[in-house]
Amino acid sequence: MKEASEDLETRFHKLMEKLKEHQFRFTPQRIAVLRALVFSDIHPSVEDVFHQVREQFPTTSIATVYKTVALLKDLGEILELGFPDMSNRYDARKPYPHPHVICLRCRKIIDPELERVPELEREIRHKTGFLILSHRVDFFGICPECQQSESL
Amino acid sequence: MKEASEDLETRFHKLMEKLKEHQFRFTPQRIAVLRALVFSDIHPSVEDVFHQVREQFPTTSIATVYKTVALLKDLGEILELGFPDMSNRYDARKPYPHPHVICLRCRKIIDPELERVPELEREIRHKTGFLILSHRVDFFGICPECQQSESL
DNA sequence: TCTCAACAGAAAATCATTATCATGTAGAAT
DNA sequence: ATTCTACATGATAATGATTTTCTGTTGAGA
Ligand SMILES: [Mn+2]
Ligand SMILES: [Mn+2]
Ligand SMILES: [Zn+2]
Ligand SMILES: [Zn+2]
Repeated sequence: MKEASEDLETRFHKLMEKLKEHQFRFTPQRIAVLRALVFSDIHPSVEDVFHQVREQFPTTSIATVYKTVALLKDLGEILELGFPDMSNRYDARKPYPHPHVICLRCRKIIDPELERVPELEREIRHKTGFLILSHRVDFFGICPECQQSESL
Repeated sequence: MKEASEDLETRFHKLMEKLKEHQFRFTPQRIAVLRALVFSDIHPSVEDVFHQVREQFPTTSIATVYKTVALLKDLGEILELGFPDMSNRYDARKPYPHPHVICLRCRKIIDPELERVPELEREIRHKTGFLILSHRVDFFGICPECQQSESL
């Protein structure tokens, strides 16, 4: 896992490139939002990013964070995970659909390695005739850490 | 598929039973909401149910529909499908987690027959150590009907 | 340095959902 | 059938995450 943080730098620069391509400006706040999004490993909420950015730029408005996230959504460079009972969470590292595992206790969200989703998609296509464009595969439960602390 | 509508009657009466067990009252509005929920085949929104119920009881408030849906949620007799960009949809026929296929054009939601989800869950358990309690498996795309009308 | 469209920040608007509360009524007791 | 009352309805207000609006500011090209 030595290369993980290098990958994050790469990803960050990919996003900067994308902004340049589309002639969006590089403001300090925008760059800080990108950094916070890419370098967070918790699938952060807008609020999470907001707090992170505020440490460096205390006058930042939460609207600015929302706007940058919307921008990335338009560019297809961020995956939005909406929930009925909590605020949206974001994955700017992997903007394409992929499965998630969510701890109901500590709200941690992780990316599991799963090979079976494409098969599932093929099965759906075959059985329903739908043209499938994206998906959302989430499992909810209790993470190993929370299972420990629960059994006290 | 002859028995499908009979199953719906059965399901409806199951819900009525459940209300009786828990000593909730049988009001005309509440019964109409149950009917609308069970007999709709589109995974209706609260608004959908509201309009349906209004045809029979024009003074019904949308708050009443929300409250009955909340009641069924508490009883574990309805499945809530939340979306970030549209209002919640409900399945009162199958209150347990199951996969869905959603048309992005006409917003139709169907229940596909899939066998692979339990395997997926086992894979998750094994790879992450999570205790899995529920899931959400949605595929988004274009239904066969909308594919037809799109290619004009 | 100058210019100006794009941006940041503050505040208001939106919208689905939930909460509040006065009035009405289901259903049990009389 | 009548009465009683706890629960339900319906109208309205509150909520909270997100979006929009507006005004002053600024990134970046000329
Ligand atoms: Mn992810
Ligand atoms: Mn369903
Ligand atoms: Zn946990
Ligand atoms: Zn369709």
